[in-house]
Amino acid sequence: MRHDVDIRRADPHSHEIPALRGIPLLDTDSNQPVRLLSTRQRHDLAAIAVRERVPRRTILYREHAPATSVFIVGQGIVKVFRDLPNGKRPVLAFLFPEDIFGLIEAGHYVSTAQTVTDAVVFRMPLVVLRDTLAFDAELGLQFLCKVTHQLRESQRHRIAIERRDAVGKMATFLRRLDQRHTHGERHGVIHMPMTRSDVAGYLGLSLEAVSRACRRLERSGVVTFIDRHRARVLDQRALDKLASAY
Amino acid sequence: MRHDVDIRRADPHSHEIPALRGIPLLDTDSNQPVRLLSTRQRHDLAAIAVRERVPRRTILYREHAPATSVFIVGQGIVKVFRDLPNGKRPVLAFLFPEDIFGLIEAGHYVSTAQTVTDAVVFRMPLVVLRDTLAFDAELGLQFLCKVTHQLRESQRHRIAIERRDAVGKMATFLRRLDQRHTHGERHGVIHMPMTRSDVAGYLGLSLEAVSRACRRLERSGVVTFIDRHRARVLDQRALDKLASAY
DNA sequence: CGTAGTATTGAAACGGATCAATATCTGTGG
DNA sequence: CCACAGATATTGATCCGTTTCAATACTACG
Repeated sequence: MRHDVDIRRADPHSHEIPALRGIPLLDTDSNQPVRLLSTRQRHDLAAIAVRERVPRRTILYREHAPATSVFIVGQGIVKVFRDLPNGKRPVLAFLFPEDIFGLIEAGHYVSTAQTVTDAVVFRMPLVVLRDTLAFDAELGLQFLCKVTHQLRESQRHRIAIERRDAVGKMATFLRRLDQRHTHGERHGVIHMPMTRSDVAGYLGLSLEAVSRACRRLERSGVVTFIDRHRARVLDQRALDKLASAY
Repeated sequence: MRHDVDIRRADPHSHEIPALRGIPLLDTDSNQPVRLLSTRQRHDLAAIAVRERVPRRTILYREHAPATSVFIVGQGIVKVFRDLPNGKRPVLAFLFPEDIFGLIEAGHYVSTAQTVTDAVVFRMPLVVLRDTLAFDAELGLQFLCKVTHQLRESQRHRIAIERRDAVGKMATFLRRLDQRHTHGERHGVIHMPMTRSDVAGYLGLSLEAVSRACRRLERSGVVTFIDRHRARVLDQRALDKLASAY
């Protein structure tokens, strides 16, 4: 389109250039994720990153395939999962805009990445990225913060998995989605773009258990499901309580 | 002791200087962790790291305390855990020599770190480390590799947690301990310095379940417990099979 | 050598997994 | 635009293994 370049110039915070969100190494106060990259760094990254629009349900890379690229999510949601011999498909993470993925492997990818929704991703060839990071210490530090942040996330996730009660897990998940999407303020409707199966894989439950948990959340008047992908929060306090009961 | 300094000079690979082990970003072949730091880098780190001997069961930092230092394990084993309102105490990770910890938080620590055995740790003030990394891109890259590696570990752990069968979990854990300790070759005896409670916290099981799992492993002739902290492997194949059955 | 924390063992109950049958949705082609 | 097929989700009944509670044994440390 003829306006593309202008738009890109006009809005440096657009999703046209890669960005990272995370918690700085030394930020003393807030635990709120902030923009990690300077405008300059974002443009440097843009120089080595290829922007790709990807339809939903697209596999970006497969477990065991030789690792060639690292990705940053621009828009949409990506899931990372593994295929286990027993047929289970644990979801290791859902990735949201400004998250990195593919970095977490070496030589070969150790998991499969697939878009959950239509998405925009930035693809950075591993070799180029390595050279860039070996040269730009500031940038490397930001990547370190980001991966560190994602390690924290992974550990929080691990704790959620350990819970035995399905409703509690579900409540936690809904809350996290809410936070992630609205970046702060609530509008009472939580978007859940992934399938029940995906959620089950993420929470370490069976599909049926997820279904029942949703049902029970409805029956107890905590939320209503507008459709399978949107929940309206009726009793925020109850939701919070369920989520942190553990 | 009067020979201390000489010893340090004589053996650059001793545990007197910090080291990191992990999988390089670009190493194509082996998935075996290798030494990440050059001798020069190890000495640079030594300049900013304080070496501390720590008796077993010592708390290194507490959840919610202001974060001041990042640590590298020199010798021994450290565990990182959280205290949950319901009284549970999930163990997020056991850390072995050349692992980093404390890096995974910002502003305040989000978990508690405690030595499992007598240990040697290298303490690096966060501010100093930040400045060093902002300046030395190569070193920063190694840290990135290491944290990335630990993220992989965390995700592998998450998958282990999801398993429902206690014996399988226990088998996985024993194998991992074996690999971690012997760095390759087996001598048939697995050291398990941590308590049953620690193991339970790590595997997301009750103490009783761990106890029973060990019992069943014995009864089925897979291992024998010499004492509570040492297991002799009787049937390696069976152990492997149990571990990867999932 | 005793005491407190740690571990084993048993019995009962809870909760999710699994199997099975049905319902709903999505996207495709007529 | 509708109908159909395959995937996705709901709901019910049963089973199984872990949790929990409780009582006892062990072990490490002062």
